[in-house]
Amino acid sequence: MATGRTHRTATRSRGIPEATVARLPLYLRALTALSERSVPTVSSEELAAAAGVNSAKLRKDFSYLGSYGTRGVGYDVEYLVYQISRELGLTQDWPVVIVGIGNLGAALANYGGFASRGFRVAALIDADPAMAGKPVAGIPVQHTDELEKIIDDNGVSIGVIATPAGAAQQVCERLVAAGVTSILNFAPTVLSVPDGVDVRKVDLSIELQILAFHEQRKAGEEAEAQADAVLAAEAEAAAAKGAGKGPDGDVPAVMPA
Amino acid sequence: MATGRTHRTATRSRGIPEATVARLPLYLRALTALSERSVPTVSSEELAAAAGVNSAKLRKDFSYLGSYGTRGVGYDVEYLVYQISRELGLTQDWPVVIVGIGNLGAALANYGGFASRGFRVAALIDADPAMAGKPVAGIPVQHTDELEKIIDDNGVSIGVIATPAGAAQQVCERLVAAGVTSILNFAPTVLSVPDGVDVRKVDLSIELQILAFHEQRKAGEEAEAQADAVLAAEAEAAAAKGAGKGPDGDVPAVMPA
DNA sequence: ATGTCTTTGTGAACGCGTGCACAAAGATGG
DNA sequence: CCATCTTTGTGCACGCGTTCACAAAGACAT
Repeated sequence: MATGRTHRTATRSRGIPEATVARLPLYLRALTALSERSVPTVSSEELAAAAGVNSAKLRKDFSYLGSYGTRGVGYDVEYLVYQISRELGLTQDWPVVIVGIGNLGAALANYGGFASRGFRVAALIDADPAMAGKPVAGIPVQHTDELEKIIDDNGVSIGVIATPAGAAQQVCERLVAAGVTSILNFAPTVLSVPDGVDVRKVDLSIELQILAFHEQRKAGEEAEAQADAVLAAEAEAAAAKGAGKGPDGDVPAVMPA
Repeated sequence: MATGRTHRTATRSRGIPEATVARLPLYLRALTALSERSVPTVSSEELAAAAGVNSAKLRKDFSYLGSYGTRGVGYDVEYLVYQISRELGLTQDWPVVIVGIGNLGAALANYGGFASRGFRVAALIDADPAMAGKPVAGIPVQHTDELEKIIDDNGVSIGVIATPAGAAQQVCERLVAAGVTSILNFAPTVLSVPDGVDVRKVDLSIELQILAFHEQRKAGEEAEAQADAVLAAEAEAAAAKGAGKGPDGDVPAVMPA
């Protein structure tokens, strides 16, 4: 990850741990919901439950931002919403471009969660000339040729890549060359970028594969825990059918030549 | 999740670290690409570069699976593809259902990365009666009423939730009650599930918010003083705007410099 | 004021993940 | 068969993140 190689890290004295930063949006979402219900204050215990984390972790996370709570009472919801928004940089407007307006790109363009959090879709870009001018989510798609001009004109520093894997690296390089320094990558490829550029990736199939691993493990444990003859038979049948795991190592399908 | 009892048997049979599991799909993708180029063997250094990780980390990851490499040579690509696929449970077929066929759900249904890795979209489910029967990605959408029957008939254990936030928890509960034990959640909500059910979440706006944080760090160094001045004014406005403050009343309007 | 009660903020211990560095293993060449 | 060279597999140390547990801080009642 690019963060690992950060030269002269923490340009700021107060370094907020990466894990904490990743949770701040979670807290913000829970707090926004409370704010809409006009809840004035919330305890770390309540907020932690709403955000799905441990309360001690939440308190420690907030401690990195400062002492914004009141002992014996909790946290002021409105105030905390503001503080976290400020810390995340959401009090300013972030123009973003989405490159690759396929199914996913269109879904992203229509996604309401962006606009509500200070992100503004400045442009949609696609390589297909047939797409040019066609409105998606009320925004006309522009051709890739315009990429550099769009970035420059709108002062875009955040780009979203939703192209096929084959085009991602090239698009990435053009974005970076044009001035983009943060990239959200949906293409199933490892992007290589120069220092100073942040990349976050979202790979849909990877998430499913991780789930499949745990699912397989659960099935195996279940059969193992209940030493039931029927379940054991099913497990063997499944193993034989799909080359699953046996009692020990399995027979390799292909051996080194 | 509120319960917090996530890990049942952290290291049971063969304790593969969670971090390693999360990287296996990455290796698999790189290996598949090599396989398609008919590359017979690959060194840890090369593969690590292709996967975007450290070579020592990769070797340690593989060591959890067993000793599949040959010293002085590297790893047999085909053999490793099979071993990782088996470990991830991708040698068997995983029927999945997608609930919520909006823009995102449709994009997921069309996503090619699923089918190519052993995942089969068994059904698309939506609450809108107008959607029923309409084909998306060649699969007719079915109404939510059929949810339990679909899960049962197809032996589905993995569900994808792409509904609006408000409907997610309810859908989740129905999925779990019907037998689903792994959920990939795209709705911006914290799902609470019973023990034994795995949930992975993908929140598009959270990723952007994390990028915005780093972007602000990068860009906000020289303009820091000016920004702070503006933000301080906004802080007062925000504090004054707070309506129902309750009995406690006073809220600190400015944070310590 | 004073005591009690609630909740924050944090010091400290612990566990996990990462990266270094190197010995062991095996291929390769003479 | 031996020497050399390449690359794996891993012991070890370190740093980050998580969790516990508790003292300090403040609200609230009397």
